[in-house]
Amino acid sequence: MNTAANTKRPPEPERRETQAERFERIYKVIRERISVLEYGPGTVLNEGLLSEEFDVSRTPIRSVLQRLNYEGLVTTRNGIGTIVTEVDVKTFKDIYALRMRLAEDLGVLSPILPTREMIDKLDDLLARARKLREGPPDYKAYARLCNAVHEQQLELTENKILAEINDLLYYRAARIWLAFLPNIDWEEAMKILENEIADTARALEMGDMQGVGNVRRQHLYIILKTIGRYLVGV
Amino acid sequence: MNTAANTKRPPEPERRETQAERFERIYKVIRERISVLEYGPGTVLNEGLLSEEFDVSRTPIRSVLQRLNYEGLVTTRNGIGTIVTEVDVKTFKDIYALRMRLAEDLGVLSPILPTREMIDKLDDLLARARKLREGPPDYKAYARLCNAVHEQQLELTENKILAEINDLLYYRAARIWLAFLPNIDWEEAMKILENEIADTARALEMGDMQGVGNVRRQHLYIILKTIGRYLVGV
DNA sequence: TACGAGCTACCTGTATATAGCTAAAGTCGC
DNA sequence: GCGACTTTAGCTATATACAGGTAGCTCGTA
Repeated sequence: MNTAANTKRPPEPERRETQAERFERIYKVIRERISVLEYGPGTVLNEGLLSEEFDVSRTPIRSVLQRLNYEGLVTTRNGIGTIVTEVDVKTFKDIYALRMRLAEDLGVLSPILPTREMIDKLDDLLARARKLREGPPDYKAYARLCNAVHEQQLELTENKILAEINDLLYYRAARIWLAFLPNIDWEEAMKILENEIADTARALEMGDMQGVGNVRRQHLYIILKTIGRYLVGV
Repeated sequence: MNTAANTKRPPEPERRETQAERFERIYKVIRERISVLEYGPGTVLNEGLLSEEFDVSRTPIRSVLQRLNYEGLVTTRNGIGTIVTEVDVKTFKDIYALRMRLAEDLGVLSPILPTREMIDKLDDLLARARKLREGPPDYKAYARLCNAVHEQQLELTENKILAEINDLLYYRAARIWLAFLPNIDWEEAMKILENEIADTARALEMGDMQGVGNVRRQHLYIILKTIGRYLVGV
């Protein structure tokens, strides 16, 4: 496991970090590593090493790992360690089926009024995606881009509960798509992502929130079908 | 806070309870107390007292309370205690809006094949409801009946993720309906519940899973409207 | 009399030694 | 050589003393 120094305490802050802030910082770092497959399914995380890396005792690390456990990203085994979860085919399908339904809800439950700023952010993400396509496959950068698109999409509804559930399900299963990516053409993968970003931005420009939800749903459907065709073909 | 002796270690079991089983037992007890308003919104729970009640140290109690914290049922304040959450009107509305959507999904995403056993269970619940209506208002019994109906409804889908999310949202907000109940006629409250159980059983008998989902949705809509009319009328 | 500082009691957050669990390695008997 | 049993090393789960945070009370001062 990497022990990047940048995750240690930040330089002497003007105000000391609260417990809740520290928790959130560590939680976000570990969750991110899982989501970009830095900790792939089956990886064994170790409380002791993490406590050293983040310069805290085991106790707050345990709190973070417990939360990730409740969220289905890891499972903790006494005497063994904390293992990043695999996601079996049925669970993956269940999650994506529900995510497709929830994607539609984004355009229905308390949708926001689109702003220029939001559309600009999507344009930035699209430029990022195009630049990524020109280079060799970079799956980690792809994952980070997907995370950024996802975070942007959470802003699309004022129903905070809907956003929360979307977030939960995203981090539980999207990494499986990422692990699958090397099985398909890089250009194809990038096209799928670019289309989603571009179509979302276009729907936002038109103020068509239901269209936004439908774009998201279509994207998830494509992922499900792509993986499904591969599994059937094998 | 009650210190009912029946929550202490069960009589000498043939096999010692595992850590996971004990966690689940304590978690379920506390969540149940919150859901039937034994710990109403604003109640301050105390790690030390709970550890005495359940005959464990503070550590496993902390784990349970942390989970309830992540699930939105309590919020923990350093130096104060663990407070059972209020649910503000917007959040309640957001949750119920999403629950109504998810109720429809019950009839769409991997619905089960109805069994005689399941219908029998609903008939039992209906008989229980009718008996309850004949007596004086008993809000705790009502809550327990709602919990039982809810647990039964989780069995209606084979999409485990959908069930999980339904469960999460149920426990987060249904207690608010319970707290509201004294503001309406007991007969009316019981009628709403009885109608839901009876209509669900009827739809199951006809094998109409979409109908089941629609019953549930209608029930949630009635709750939302009843509370809304009361708030507007005040 | 009102306000601010300090103190007290009590709470949660943390560190850490110990208890309990697990898998792998080692040993012994057949 | 193989299987059963024991030991070892290393992991998480726990208990508990201490650290840190909070609210309420008391006292001194303006």
